[in-house]
Amino acid sequence: MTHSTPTGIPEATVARLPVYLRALTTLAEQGTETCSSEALAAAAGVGSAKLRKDLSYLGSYGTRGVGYDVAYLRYQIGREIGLTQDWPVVVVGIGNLGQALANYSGFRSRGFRVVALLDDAPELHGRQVAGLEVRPFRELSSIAERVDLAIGVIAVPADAAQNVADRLVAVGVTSILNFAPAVLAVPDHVAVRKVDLAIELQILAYHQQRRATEAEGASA
Amino acid sequence: MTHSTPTGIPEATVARLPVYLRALTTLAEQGTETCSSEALAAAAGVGSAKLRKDLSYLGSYGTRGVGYDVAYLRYQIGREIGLTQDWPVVVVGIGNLGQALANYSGFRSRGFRVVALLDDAPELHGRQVAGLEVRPFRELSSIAERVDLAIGVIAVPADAAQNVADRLVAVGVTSILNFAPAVLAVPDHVAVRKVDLAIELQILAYHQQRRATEAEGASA
DNA sequence: GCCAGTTTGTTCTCTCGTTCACAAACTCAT
DNA sequence: ATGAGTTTGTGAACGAGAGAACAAACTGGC
Ligand SMILES: NC(=O)c1ccc[n+]([C@@H]2O[C@H](COP(=O)([O-])OP(=O)(O)OC[C@H]3O[C@@H](n4cnc5c(N)ncnc54)[C@H](O)[C@@H]3O)[C@@H](O)[C@H]2O)c1
Ligand SMILES: NC(=O)c1ccc[n+]([C@@H]2O[C@H](COP(=O)([O-])OP(=O)(O)OC[C@H]3O[C@@H](n4cnc5c(N)ncnc54)[C@H](O)[C@@H]3O)[C@@H](O)[C@H]2O)c1
Repeated sequence: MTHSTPTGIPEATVARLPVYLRALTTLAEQGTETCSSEALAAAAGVGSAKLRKDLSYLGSYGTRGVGYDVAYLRYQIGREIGLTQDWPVVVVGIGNLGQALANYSGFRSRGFRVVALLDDAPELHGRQVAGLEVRPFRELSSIAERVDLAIGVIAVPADAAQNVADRLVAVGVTSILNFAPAVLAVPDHVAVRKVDLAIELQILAYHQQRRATEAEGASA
Repeated sequence: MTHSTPTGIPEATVARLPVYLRALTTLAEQGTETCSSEALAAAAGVGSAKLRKDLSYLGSYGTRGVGYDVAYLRYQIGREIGLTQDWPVVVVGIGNLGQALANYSGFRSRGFRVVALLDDAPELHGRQVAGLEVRPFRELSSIAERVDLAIGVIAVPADAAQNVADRLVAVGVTSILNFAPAVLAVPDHVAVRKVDLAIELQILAYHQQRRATEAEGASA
């Protein structure tokens, strides 16, 4: 110990690293070999000062007077996030959303491998979705014995979400991505992130309304 | 002026109001008429102090020694967010994700009305999805003349996203929800929120990896 | 080798958000 | 009515994140 903290990247920075990664990939595809913090920041939609500070948490991977080597920086960020290994993902709830997710090509291209599609409804069992067979939810535990499930994606109705989460936690899943509009209670060692369409829309509606009443007040 | 700022709710608070709203709805469905900040905070998954401070930006809608009237508070938050009116929504890109979104019941139940489904692909035109006919993207402007489009949802591939955004802005849309993994450039008066599955997964992967290396370091 | 120009990494300051703690305000029993 | 018990609303301390600014470090020309 008493060594510089090897871990300890601020949460806000962690949330931006994937954005930088994507910007770097785009630049690499365009044949760019080197880029300045200014250029990368523009591609990622952030300020250059913020970008440099974010990258400084990972180490000193740039060269003063030159900029960053695109391929090298991309590798370093990928390594920090954990994209050198691939993460087995299980999707629970193969309805409208679950099927769209299963068909999403962005999973595999970014180091995530969908290993199982689970659902309660018997009429879905055995059906092929995106090259995988939909299996009964109760097979979760036997699947968990064979593969070391890293991430569980919940795409079931809100009232079933907590139950599914409990079962995922019980078989050792420690990262959950929840699409159901429900607050999940999980043990401390389990990470949950939620994607909530309704919330995003309501935030937009708030600003929309605020702009409207503001304009009205200005004209009145 | 020199009156208490009528607008000016912190962004972080705005993002939580929909969560409180949903918790209140759940409580109301269970027949609860009144609740304390402690109880509501638990249902919303936040601390009670944070909840009270958030609500204090809206006004004093609680009663000391008693708590909050569920129906009344729900109305007040809904009014603040703008749920008393309904917002016309257009979805662009009716592929895997777009179809799932079109079928999402949470839209209408929360004051959002999908008025048009647009796509470029001729083979989709005229097809019925969730009771609406898919129309060519070029009809956007004529639709915008008939209805006052409030929110545009982008569910097209990443390389088409900026173009779609530009067209939406051109017809007067000032709120955009973007599902494509791309950074959108829009004028200042346009609000953009993004939902990015890949980013969420990568954030989870980071924490997963950190836990793994941490445990390894502890045992070594 | 040295100087001008460029770009990073970091420090400092400021703003925003969270948490604590408590007085003010209410209810209810006596 | 009064006092004991609750619960809200908010001021103040605290922490995290954003942005400006600059010294250190590199490149390339001469
Ligand atoms: N459709 C969307 O665009 C969208 C958008 C945002 C959020 N959501 C949310 O995502 C969730 C799923 O939405 P959807 O439109 O796909 O709904 P859906 O009804 O089409 O699909 C839900 C699926 O979950 C399965 N299921 C139900 N209970 C289960 C259980 N206990 N175990 C395993 N499987 C179970 C059902 O059989 C069904 O196939 C909902 O919570 C919804 O609110 C959907
Ligand atoms: N499928 C998912 O679960 C998922 C999850 C997260 C993000 N996304 C993102 O959402 C977007 C859509 O994903 P998808 O799986 O539905 O893809 P998809 O290919 O199934 O659908 C895209 C649709 O957009 C239409 N389109 C293309 N260019 C257009 C244009 N210029 N104007 C109008 N329509 C156009 C296509 O005709 C197609 O129907 C992608 O950017 C994807 O990365 C998808």
